[in-house]
Amino acid sequence: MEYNFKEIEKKWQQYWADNKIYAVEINHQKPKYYVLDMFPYPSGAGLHVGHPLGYIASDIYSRYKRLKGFNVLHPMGYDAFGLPAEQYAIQTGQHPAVTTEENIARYRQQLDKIGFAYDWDREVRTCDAHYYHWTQWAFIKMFHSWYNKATDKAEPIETLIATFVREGNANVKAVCSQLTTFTANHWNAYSEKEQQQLLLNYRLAYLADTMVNWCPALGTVLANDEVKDGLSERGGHPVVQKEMKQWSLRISAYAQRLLDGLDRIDWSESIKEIQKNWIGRSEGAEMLFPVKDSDVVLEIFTTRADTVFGVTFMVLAPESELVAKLTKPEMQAQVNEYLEATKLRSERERMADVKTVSGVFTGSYAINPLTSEQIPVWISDYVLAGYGTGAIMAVPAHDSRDFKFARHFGLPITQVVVPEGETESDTALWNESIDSKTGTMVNSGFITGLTVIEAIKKTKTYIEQNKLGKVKVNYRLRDAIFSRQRYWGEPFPIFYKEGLPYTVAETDLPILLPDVDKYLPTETGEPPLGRATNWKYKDTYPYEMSTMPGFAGSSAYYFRYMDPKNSSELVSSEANKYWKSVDLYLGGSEHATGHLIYSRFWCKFLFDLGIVTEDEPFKKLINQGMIQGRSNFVYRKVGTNVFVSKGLISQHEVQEIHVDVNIVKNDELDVEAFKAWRQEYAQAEFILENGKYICGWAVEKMSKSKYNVVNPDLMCDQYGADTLRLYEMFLGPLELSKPWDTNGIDGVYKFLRKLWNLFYKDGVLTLSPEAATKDELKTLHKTIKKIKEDIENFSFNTSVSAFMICVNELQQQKCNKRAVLEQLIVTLAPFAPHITEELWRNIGNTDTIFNATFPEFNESYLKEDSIHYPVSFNGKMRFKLEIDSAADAKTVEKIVLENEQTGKWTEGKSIAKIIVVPGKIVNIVLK
RNA sequence: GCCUGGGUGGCGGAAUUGGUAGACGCGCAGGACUUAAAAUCCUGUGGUCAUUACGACCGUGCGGGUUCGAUUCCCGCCCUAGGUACCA
Repeated sequence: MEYNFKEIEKKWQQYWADNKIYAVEINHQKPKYYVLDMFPYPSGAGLHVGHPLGYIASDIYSRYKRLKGFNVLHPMGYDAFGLPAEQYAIQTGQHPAVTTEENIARYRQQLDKIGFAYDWDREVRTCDAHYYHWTQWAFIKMFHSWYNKATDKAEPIETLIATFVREGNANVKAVCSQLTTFTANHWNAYSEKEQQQLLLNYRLAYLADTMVNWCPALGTVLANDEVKDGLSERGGHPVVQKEMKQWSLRISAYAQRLLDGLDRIDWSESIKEIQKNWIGRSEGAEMLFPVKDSDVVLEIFTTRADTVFGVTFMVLAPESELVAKLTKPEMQAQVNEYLEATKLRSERERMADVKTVSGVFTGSYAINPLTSEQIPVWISDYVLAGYGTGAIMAVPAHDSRDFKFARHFGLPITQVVVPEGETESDTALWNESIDSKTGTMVNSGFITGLTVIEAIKKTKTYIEQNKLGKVKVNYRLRDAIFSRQRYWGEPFPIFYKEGLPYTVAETDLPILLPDVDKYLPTETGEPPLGRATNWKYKDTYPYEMSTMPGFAGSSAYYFRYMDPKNSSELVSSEANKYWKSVDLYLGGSEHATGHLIYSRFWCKFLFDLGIVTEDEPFKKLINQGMIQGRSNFVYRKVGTNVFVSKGLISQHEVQEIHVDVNIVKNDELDVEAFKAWRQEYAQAEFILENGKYICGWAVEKMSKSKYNVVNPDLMCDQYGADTLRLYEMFLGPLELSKPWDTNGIDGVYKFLRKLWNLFYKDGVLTLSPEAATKDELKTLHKTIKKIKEDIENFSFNTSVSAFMICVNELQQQKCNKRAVLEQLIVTLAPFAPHITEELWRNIGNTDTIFNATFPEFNESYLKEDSIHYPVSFNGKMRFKLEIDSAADAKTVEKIVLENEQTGKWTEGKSIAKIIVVPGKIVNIVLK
């Protein structure tokens, strides 16, 4: 029998599916293990060879855990709501549900070919009403919750209302939008409408006028993580700031817990670092600067309270509401002009154009609370409305932005910090500010002479004692904008009564996505759902017309897999208590500031409500690297249809053109295939070298336009899924990005055939029942040991090497012992499930190999009788000496010194020292 | 600018606590089998010099340092990928 992967793979994939080998149920007899892949968005392009990388790794790990006796949950589903399907719907009129369904079918077909151990009975799709029922449900829960800072968790809004009724809000410690205090009497006297309006300031899901990222091209608002460099992440369209009434999630309430939780999870440092920066905690002081001849008090946030004696002006963000109050009549015209000019500049321009200094004086003066000095209040767009209080105290001597501003407008600069080893100097001569975080204070009243650190501490204390402000921690993390003016997403379980939002009854869920005639905004500018007929709750109250964003459906899907068919709960407490949380999560690092933060927030919220048992969703996270494309080029003589082989291009003026990598082998172009590839090349002529056309190559992103996309189906057809799986792992370390080069795949294919041939001689299964030799056992057990360690370290590339070494050695030993080969295939089964299942059955086993047990290695087989000691002189290895492994350092030293080769190297020199590391090395130091 | 990875043959990469640098695979060269090809197997393959055998020297981005010994540890740079940025 030959290794016929096509037949074998088809047969076992069918068997595994028919017999539900990968279906999993709660089993208290076994420890559980939950392995999760980031579920894909099913795009129209299908999978390329880069996509399954993480899936293969997680598949190996979950199969390994299963062989180790764990009850493994390893599900898969689809993040199926999203913009591309909707954009396609706008162009073609095709319902996004239809294209999504088609794309899912194609994904499934491609995934099935690779032979994954998914429990498909647990599949979820975010666009399925049975699924988004629970997305809507969670939103309702957030709407009816507030964040109590006193208990540091989310609580039902009823507890807050009860407090209002009893004593107003003076003593309530909540994360909320800024508002004034009221008493119980006030509250009780408010109308229903007023009360609801007020509660929105506390709800974790709230509707408010906020500055949002509006993307006109997509016709929707976007969350901060969906905007990159002022452009939308999907499509790269410009994004502008706009004030709109939108739903938001009060994720900022969880900023500190999101930060603290990072210490308790096993994620890569880089992802933790990205999240830390995104949360952006800074400790500082909020200080009050009264304004002269006005009742306005400027509130500013600073991390450098020590520099308050160096403040020479104040700056407001152009969007600040204080601008209107502080602009003096004589400055009004200029201020208006400035505000207009700023508005016209897009966010992107503002960011790109950091160097240009602009601003305008308000005419008002603030009073420094520590020095009582009068300082001018300016307006400039280098101060952001969205961070801190939208106003700053400017310390031009020690902040580069303030310095530039001061120089541009001729404002005074006062030095207050002298870096260590330097002396105070004339700021008029400075070319730049001294942004020093260490040094000694000067010109600073009661903190003069202190170090920066001491000064910050003392100033903070002084401010608090004299009620000039308070110590405060600020976070960069903003609340997540949760509305999208799009069609293909979850409808909100919200209706409006007298203009105020209410949630539908939980028993009315799910609110189904209605049909519309077009997937475009209405003529009056309402979102697409405005086109739905009778889009009203109980035929009376209009529903919310926005839909939820992409991250809504992906924030709790890992819970749903635990209990996917439950129609009365997100997840039963029985299932949640058993599966708890994800033990191993695999996916791309590009989700660091989006999905991976939202999921943690969502999980913590459900935890606060007592719905789930863990407050972190993903214990261990591995980010697989990108698989890059390896592009090939041909070189066309400019203005001709003549193509020059790569080695000869220096003799011609040529143009580099991408060529389809599928018609190039080992960088040699298939000339006939090239002519057939495109009409324009049918008459192409070639200048060859050694009868071959050699192509150039480069590593680039894998993309259609570069003709370097390699399809996993094709690989499965040509080499088989087992070869593809092994080769993807063999390419290099899982977490690094590396180029795909189909050329190397032959190596692993040969390996599988060699393995097969250990079992089959001339097509006949010939296994020996004899006991294994010492060498054979050593080969086997060192492989088992290595594979176990490698899998546990996610070092799958070295596992594949180890298997190759093992098979090479067994081939040398002409080993066909059942005792050896049977254990070897169990060890290999997680990597190459089809061939190992086939061999396992062919040697007489009746149950699937995945109910076998991963072999234990036996240390005693690994012991060497003798060691080949490398003997080095001054650190350079010169020769090796075989010495009994039991020999101690002294004996080794004696043997080495007596050896004639040693004499050759020591001749004419004296031995200064001899180092013997038993079992490792001998080093002789010569003088 | 800041943060986090990475830099080793023609290529992908290995060397797990400092101990034989280049495992394994691709590619390349030569050979066996074959009418021939494919497949398979065997041998060689970091560089330079020397080839009469033995070899010698250099070599893990660059420059220093610690050490008997450094791809590995320390200091200072360079390049590169990703993240992030008027965040006060």
